Amino acid sequence: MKLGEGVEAAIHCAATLASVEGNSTMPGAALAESFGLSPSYLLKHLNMLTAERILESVPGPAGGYRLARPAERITLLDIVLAIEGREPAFRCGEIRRNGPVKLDASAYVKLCGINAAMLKAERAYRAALAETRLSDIVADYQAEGDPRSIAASCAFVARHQRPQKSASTKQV
Amino acid sequence: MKLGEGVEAAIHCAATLASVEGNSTMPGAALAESFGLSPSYLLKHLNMLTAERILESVPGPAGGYRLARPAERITLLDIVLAIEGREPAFRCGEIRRNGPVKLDASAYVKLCGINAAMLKAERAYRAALAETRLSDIVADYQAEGDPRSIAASCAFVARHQRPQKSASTKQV
DNA sequence: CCTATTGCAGATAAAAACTATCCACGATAA
DNA sequence: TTATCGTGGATAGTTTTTATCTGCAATAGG
Repeated sequence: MKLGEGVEAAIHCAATLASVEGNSTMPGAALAESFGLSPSYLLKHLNMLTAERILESVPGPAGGYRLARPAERITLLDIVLAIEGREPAFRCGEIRRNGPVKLDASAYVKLCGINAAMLKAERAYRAALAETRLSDIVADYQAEGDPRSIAASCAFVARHQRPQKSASTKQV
Repeated sequence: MKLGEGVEAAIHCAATLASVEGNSTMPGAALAESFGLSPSYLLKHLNMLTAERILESVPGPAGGYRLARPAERITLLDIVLAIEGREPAFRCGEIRRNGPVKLDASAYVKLCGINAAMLKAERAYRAALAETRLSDIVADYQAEGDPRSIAASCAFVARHQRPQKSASTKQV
């Protein structure tokens, strides 16, 4: 069981974007620089977040990314599912049917008990992720992070965020 | 986030071994046949279970595998950790330190909040897995499984299990 | 003692997933 | 018009997973 590195990048970027003011944006290149990540590859992950309506993107100069909704309404589960996909970690291959004794499909109408137990555990995992909002992450960092780190982050955001003309309201 | 197929195989095999009588064993080849799996590859997984003291192996003819302790004291977490390893799914790369602004290591003594939240979720996952014992899986199957399937399983176990001479008590 | 069966370790390799880079394209602010 | 930015596709290197095979050690039964 393993999560891709993109999850870490995506959460950090989303947390950074939570600090940009109003409807301002921040370029993907700045986010990559902020965490020492490969810009080309990070864009792929930011794209997934955009596709899942977690981020919004603005093209052109002065463009970039911003949160598609307030950080209070974005959970870690939203981000993890956007990056890793919605499939459960345990995918039952129904190997109970593959044995030498072939039974009718009607013998397997009930969900495999092993699958049920694994899915139950994953529901607990996702529930815990859904309990943590992006705003919690940011608030915790602002409250307990090292002052030097916070100052550096604020300076970085102030330097790279770009105000937008159009309204921040999103039409779908 | 993805679990290897070996987890499914390992749990099914462990559940099957829970049905062998006393200190009898069942060969790995029989277990592979029972679920239509590649024998060579399944042995790798059974070996991991043996290394983690979940199974015991007996060499020689009439040898094979058996549970190292009662099914009541084997949880799904034991098996998942044996196959997938003990590392958490989310591995913090500390990318917060990789930005253009280099700070002293003392600025990062506190655990990254994102890491903390992800680890908390994984604890919930593992707690749910630890709640399910192998005996629960077997009991549920015996109670609610299809009668034809249960009969086939029992016949298969009866055909392939092999009684042992030595005592089942294990000395470490 | 001999043989057949079984688990074990290592080498090997095919397949899939993950990570990473590059380029052509459309959008747009200045 | 130009420079900046996001988008999508193509490509490729690396790692992980899955799978197979071979030789070796252990041992039950004759």
